[in-house]
Amino acid sequence: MKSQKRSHLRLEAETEDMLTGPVEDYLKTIYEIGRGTVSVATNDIAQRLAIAPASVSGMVRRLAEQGLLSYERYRGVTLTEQGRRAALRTIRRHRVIESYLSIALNYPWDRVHDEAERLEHAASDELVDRMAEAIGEPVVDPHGAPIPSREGLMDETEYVSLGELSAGYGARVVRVSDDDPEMLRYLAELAIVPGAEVIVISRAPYQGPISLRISGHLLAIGPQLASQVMVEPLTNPDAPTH
Amino acid sequence: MKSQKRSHLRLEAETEDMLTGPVEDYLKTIYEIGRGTVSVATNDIAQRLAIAPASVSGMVRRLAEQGLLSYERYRGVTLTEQGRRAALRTIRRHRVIESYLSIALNYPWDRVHDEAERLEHAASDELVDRMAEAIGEPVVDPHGAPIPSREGLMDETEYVSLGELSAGYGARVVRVSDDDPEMLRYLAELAIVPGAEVIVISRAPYQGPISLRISGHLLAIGPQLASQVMVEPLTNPDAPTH
DNA sequence: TCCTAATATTAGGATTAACTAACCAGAAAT
DNA sequence: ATTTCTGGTTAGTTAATCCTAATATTAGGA
Repeated sequence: MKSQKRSHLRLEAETEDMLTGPVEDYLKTIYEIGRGTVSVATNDIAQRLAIAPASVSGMVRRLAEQGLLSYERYRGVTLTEQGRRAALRTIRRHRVIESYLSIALNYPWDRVHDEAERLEHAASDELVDRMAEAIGEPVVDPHGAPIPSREGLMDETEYVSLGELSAGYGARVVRVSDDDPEMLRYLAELAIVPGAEVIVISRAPYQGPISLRISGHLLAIGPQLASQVMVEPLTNPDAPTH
Repeated sequence: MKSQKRSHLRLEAETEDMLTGPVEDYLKTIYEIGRGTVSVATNDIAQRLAIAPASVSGMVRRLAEQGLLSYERYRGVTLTEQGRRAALRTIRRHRVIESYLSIALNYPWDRVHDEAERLEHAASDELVDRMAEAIGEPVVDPHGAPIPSREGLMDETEYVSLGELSAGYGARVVRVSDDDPEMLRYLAELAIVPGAEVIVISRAPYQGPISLRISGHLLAIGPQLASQVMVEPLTNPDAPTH
């Protein structure tokens, strides 16, 4: 009598509070740019999502109508509490999935981001919670980004980048930018991964290289790369600089 | 210089042979109805996908243009070799994901179908292959459906349903219909799961109940339910019927 | 204050994938 | 052979999400 009549439901909004993939991407991006509170420029959203600015204008108008964000033309957007919650749910999914792929399936760390980017819109909360449980409820993803709790709370601690650290100071890498596979492979090669301890030996002026000591080795990286590496300065500058 | 410019790629067709979620659903459904070879009626597709027949006409015309199936108006559709391959890829994803959820994450068997239905369009082949490897390359999913190989080959053995089995015969359950959670919970309660051995004690006429012995217990099910249970008759009818 | 550059928006269009309503084809039954 | 019924199709919309091109707004500098 029923056999085949169910469940070929599309991935799109069915019930009131079900969001489409694109909508989740907008909210997530807005949260990540504005840390959930600051007003965000539509052009910045467009750049991050790699779409035309005009497309963003149209979308944010609709999202404002749905109460997910507040929007005044030419003035940028701010997430509402509802939008914030939706954004954090998506961010949690993304980061739990990244962690799970990396830990449980040994997925290469430079590719977990792209895979999670697609799965985050398809995985149910239940699945994500099971994944988190299976790998011991991690609090950060493989790139060091904090994972929001089931209740939607996330550690918002801000860190300085390796590019801002003065010569002579030591620091622990807490987080690296996660979306460029090539860069991630390079960083892994250099052992610049969350948890690693580095000491800044010297900083050449005029965008010059930054020399580091990391686990005994000496190496130099450009300021552009250094700016992608967030660190926690060590209180004790055990700096045997030279 | 790059930081945020990548990877917010939409889930839709980017490269030539990348298929959208709906397209994958059509191909999968057409394969499942026609076993990959038989011509399939558009209305049957519509019913399985729970969409209007008119929608199917439009879609199959486009799929025919893309070379995924051949279509003559009023004559039904048949998958091309290309369409067949795409369908089997999707079916493999679905069934590997179901198996993985069930085995690795202890996901309840009545809910793996719905979860896989969404994930199958988002998971990469690489992820699916890793999942399959992680759980020991299963050849059937939790409901007993055969899993196509990486190369796109699937066991097409046909079985009879429990409803077709004569009184006195024993059989091994090989497969149950997978998409009705409530029915699956009921079947699990009755221990009618792939691998179980049943003996048909009697069959009442006029759509009457079918009495079974299964692992010592006696029970009766309706013919509608029995038709959803595929079995492999045991060569030795060890039927101590009475 | 006024102009210009940077930023943001509207206008108009495409695409995908669904819908309803109305019309057509072919097989079975008179 | 004509009617009828089922199944299948076209026609015309709608909604979401993107686009390009043209226009508007704001803010900073002369």
